[in-house]
Amino acid sequence: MKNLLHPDLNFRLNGRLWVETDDDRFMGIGRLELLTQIQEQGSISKAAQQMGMSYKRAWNLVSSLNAQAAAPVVHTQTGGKRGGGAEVTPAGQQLIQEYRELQERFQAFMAAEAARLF
Amino acid sequence: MKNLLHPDLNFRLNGRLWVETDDDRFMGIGRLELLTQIQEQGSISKAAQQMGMSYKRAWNLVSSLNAQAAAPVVHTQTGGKRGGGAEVTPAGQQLIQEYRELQERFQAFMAAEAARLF
DNA sequence: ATGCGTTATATTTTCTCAAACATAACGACG
DNA sequence: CGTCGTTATGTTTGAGAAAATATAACGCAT
Repeated sequence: MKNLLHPDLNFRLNGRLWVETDDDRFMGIGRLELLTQIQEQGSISKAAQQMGMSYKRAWNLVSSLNAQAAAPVVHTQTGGKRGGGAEVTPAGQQLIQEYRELQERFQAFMAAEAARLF
Repeated sequence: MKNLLHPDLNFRLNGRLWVETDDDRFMGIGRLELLTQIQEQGSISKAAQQMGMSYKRAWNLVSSLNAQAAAPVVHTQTGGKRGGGAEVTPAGQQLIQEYRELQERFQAFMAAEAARLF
């Protein structure tokens, strides 16, 4: 491929990987980041803010995740101490770990292919 | 991952892979399909029509490809027999082949990961 | 009780990207 | 020389997604 590419430009291989159902996305790199932020912040709104995303969008993602999981991956509470909050359930933590590992293998795949291509 | 997923839904692994520069995409599955169609049809407009995409969009993609390649991957001619046309150059054919092979390895990767996940 | 920060949710606005539309130029061919 | 199908390119429209805005409810804490 190297000989086909314009010599002045800097080429790289990139990609996305996700788990989907017939009519919705389930897990992807963005949702992984969101779950991680929720874990760290203990709150959907803080996680959204941290990621520069609207609260509504973050909430929708959490809702989609929970709706498609066997058991909720994020547990939320309205009102109470600190106004409420959100925490990643054990199932959610397992999801984070498994997807993170998948993502790492994907990165390795891309790195290997990039080495072959360029 | 299997135990985390809602049993009523059908999950699958999907993804995209592409070659990019700092400020544009160079090659991806859509462009591969377009190049293939141009090869078959001998015309950008027919290829676009075949893919249900506007001619302008197809032309823009071809323009982007040619601008980033070391040598044009599609050669076009305005006017003349059949009103003009487009053909994939040898460089373009090599690009098609190499990206197709990459895409196949990517599919294999995803299949292997899916087998592990579900 | 009142305030506070959060979840939950609907509605409106804005943004972005592709489609649609509109022309012009080109060159063979009848 | 006019027609035809194509490339080439600018402008406008439209659709869908994301953001912004707006409320309400919740429950601890003061």
